Amino acid sequence: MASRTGDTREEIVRLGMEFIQTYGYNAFSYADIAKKLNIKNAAVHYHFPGKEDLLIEIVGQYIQRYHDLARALEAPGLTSRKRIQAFIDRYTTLCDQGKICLIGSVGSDYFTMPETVKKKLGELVELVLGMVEGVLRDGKKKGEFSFPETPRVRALLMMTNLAAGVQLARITGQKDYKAICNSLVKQLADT
Amino acid sequence: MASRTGDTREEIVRLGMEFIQTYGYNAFSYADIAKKLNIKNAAVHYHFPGKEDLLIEIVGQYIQRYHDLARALEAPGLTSRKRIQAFIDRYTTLCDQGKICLIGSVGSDYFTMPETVKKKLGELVELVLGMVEGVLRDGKKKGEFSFPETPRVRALLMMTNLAAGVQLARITGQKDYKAICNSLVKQLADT
DNA sequence: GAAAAAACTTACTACTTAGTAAGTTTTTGG
DNA sequence: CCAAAAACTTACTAAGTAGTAAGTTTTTTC
Repeated sequence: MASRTGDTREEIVRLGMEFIQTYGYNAFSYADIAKKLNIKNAAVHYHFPGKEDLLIEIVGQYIQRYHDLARALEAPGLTSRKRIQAFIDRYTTLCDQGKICLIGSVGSDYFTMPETVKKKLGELVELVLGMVEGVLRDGKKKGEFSFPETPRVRALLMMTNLAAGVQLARITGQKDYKAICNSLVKQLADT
Repeated sequence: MASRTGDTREEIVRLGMEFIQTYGYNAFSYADIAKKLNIKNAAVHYHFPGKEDLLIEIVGQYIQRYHDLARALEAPGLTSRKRIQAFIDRYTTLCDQGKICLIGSVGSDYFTMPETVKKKLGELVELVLGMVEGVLRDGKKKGEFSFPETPRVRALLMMTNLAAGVQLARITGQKDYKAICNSLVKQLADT
């Protein structure tokens, strides 16, 4: 009865991620997923016995996406500016969809998360921070960027600006988010 | 049977705020509050018929606290640096308690919130941003601060750094949060 | 095309959720 | 000290939650 195209399993993960980034982890149920996919509750449990299993898979796929992005950014011929813009664009896409960063979403419910998920979230954060840090360090070395902080701290600042920026955009609208993005780019400018 | 000291009503609000900032809005129940106060479920409903009513009161009191802070910062004899530090200190206190900013917490579950709460959240954000913006503008005028952005954008940047900073601290520890704080202060330095 | 494995549905459990109606205790004010 | 208002408790509902066991359909594989 479900959509014949593709994998039900993948659809569950896709929807789960969408729900987490839209409503939060503790605000969606297996029933919500089942309803949207026109399958029964138990079918979701067949693929992911517990909500914890689903969450682990979601975070895992999110990590995979960032690995892919990190890989893509290693391509030669890209300026550091374009590399950092690709990172910012990820958040802008989220913002346009009314979603928020997975890290920010799960960060709010962090203490309700199982230990296995907490560990994977640590992995995810280090991956993202490391990626941005690398781009910033490289850009600074090449004289494309100029900033007073260490690349690590600059990465922290950018990431927190973007993560909270998309959350804030829900409340105050996108104008403030855009202002943040513009400022972030300017701050890196080689003056 | 409940604590004889003070108001049950106030205790409910206090606990509700604590739960929201620790576990998230959709991760605590009236039963959790009742249990901690040694009262029955229905007693909580007596003071706040619905969860929405409680949430409105919580956000209202949070707004009041920021009004009080804004008032306190108007006292003469305070340097702009001390004023902005008082703002940062609020977040540091949260961070030390493992809590996160109410705005950040509710931002994750934003689309599950009733309209009345969304409106009050807009109020809260404008209040906080306006307060920080005022301090920054004043400090710049007096030559205490030096930054290239408008005070509004600088306020946005600081607030998002702090809000996401305390969330991140749950995952990566307080070291990164401290680095953010240090950097924020330095960025305002009159070089 | 039959056996076997995968992907489901049906039908259920045990628990938690917000919320309410009616009665009881406690506090307060005249 | 007594009436009335406030602050509860008891006992319940209706709906939603994650999760499971057993049976059915669909798909794959040989």
